[in-house]
Amino acid sequence: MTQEELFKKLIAHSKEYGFIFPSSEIYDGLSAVYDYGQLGVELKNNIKKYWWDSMVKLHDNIVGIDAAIFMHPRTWEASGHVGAFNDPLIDNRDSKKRYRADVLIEDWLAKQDEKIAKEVEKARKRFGENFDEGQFLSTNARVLEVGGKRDEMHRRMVEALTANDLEALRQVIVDCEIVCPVSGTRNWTEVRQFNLMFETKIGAAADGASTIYLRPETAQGIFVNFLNVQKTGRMKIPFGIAQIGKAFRNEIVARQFIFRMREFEQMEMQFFVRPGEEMPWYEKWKETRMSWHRALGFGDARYRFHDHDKLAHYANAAADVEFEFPFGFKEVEGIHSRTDFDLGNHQKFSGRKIQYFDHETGESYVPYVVETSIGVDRMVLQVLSASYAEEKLDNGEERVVLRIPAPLAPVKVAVLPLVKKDGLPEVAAEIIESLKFDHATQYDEKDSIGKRYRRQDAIGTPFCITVDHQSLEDNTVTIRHRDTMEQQRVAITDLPQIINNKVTMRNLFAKLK
RNA sequence: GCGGAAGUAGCUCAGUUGGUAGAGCAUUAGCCUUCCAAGCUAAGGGUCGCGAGUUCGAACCUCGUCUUCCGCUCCA
Repeated sequence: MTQEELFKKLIAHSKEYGFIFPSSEIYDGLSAVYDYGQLGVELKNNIKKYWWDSMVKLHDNIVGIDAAIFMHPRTWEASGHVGAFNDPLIDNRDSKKRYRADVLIEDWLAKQDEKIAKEVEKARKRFGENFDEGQFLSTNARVLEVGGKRDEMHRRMVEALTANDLEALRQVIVDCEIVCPVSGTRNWTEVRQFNLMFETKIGAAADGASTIYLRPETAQGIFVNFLNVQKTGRMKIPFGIAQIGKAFRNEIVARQFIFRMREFEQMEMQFFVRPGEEMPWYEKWKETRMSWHRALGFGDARYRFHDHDKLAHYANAAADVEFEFPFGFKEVEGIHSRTDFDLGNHQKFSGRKIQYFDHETGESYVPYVVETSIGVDRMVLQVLSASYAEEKLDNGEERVVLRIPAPLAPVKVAVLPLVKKDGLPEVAAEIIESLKFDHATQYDEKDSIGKRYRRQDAIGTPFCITVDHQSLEDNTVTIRHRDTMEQQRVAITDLPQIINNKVTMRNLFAKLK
């Protein structure tokens, strides 16, 4: 089976068993929006709990908040999203290809640099050891011409981008005589802005309603509450603020199932440190976060770091944790050293002093921030794609099994009477009663026992408890393990403890570094 | 947004030259009572993605539209 086939099966399986549905399906769906079903929501909640507890419960210097999705519009000016989240796009009419205008120009600039470098190389060969590069660059006519134009175009591009002047930006493309790499023509459309932030209105239109945005990231809710939390929580640097919440991005193309959605959920922790101490913390959090992923037991080889060369406007270091999905290694989490960019800008834009007085050093400063930001939906997809397996059994039959780590499984225990008579269902019902306040349970008496095991395998239930005739005599039942399909006989009274030991989150926390 | 492919029951799919829609699995009820699914009986479930058009008649032909997948493009 190819990875592509596997991915398709996973999508079908997710729908068939109630994990993930296309949104508004009865109206033909809504592009790149999905709903979580009865099992999907359990899985997702368990993932969130694993993250939340590993951050907030296990660290006495990390606390959580839940900020609103709506934020003051100025927030997004301070964060840089109003400027940087707008991509200027241009289409070539012949090839029908779309490009980012500034990227086209950047490419052209790079080509000019290459030209100059080639001239230098040629001259070096000609003059040999006597070659003076500095003099050559400042006197050679060809180099001066190319370089001069390059610098002028670069200046105009920066000007146009800063002023948000789309027409000027297009003129730069025209003047550079940039051709489409595909069609080779210069038949360009206008430059258009594509805003990745969703807009809506607050207040009645008649009263001068103002435009507000659905947050494109949850981080800003933490930054604007920095002082509130630090002061009311008596937090001392270094400390962190964690948050789980929805964010929204109007992506040009959003695809690959729930990997890239327009509405998605983030789990973010912003860790505030002394200026200058951010790099050790950045390294520490990279390690901590990687161990969190690897504790799930999907195999260390399926994870890797991708260190960013090109940094976002706020960062001085950034890395992704990538997981090997059926469609390749892709980002599931980002660890960014955000410097004092965010707090500093909020200080500037709000006019409020956002600083921390450090009693140890006696200094007041804007803290630096190390961010860990993980996509909940990508985690769901990671768990599903790593867990899905089709196995050939000894008897020649096949089974589909989701090997979801027990603490994350949507259903922990299924209780099954071997037959639905002779008082076995009644015993099963009692067992459910003893477990259901602590664990997600299911009861099933329909069809043969083997079939019921398969159904539980398909949704990833780690344990099946089977009540048989012996149970009536000695108050024991069998526990059947999903992964090995082996069974063991235990006393009914021991069940709560046995199950609890097997499904507790502690089993994951124990593997964390 | 472009190009290609696709959309028929919960799932996987069939459906002939245009003649009022089928299978397997799944579901529900009953029978059977059996520790690794697919025994027996019965039932429910589809305005064939949506909307127009052509036609006496459209799942099938034409146009539009929506959605999904693949490739490009894009991606804090």
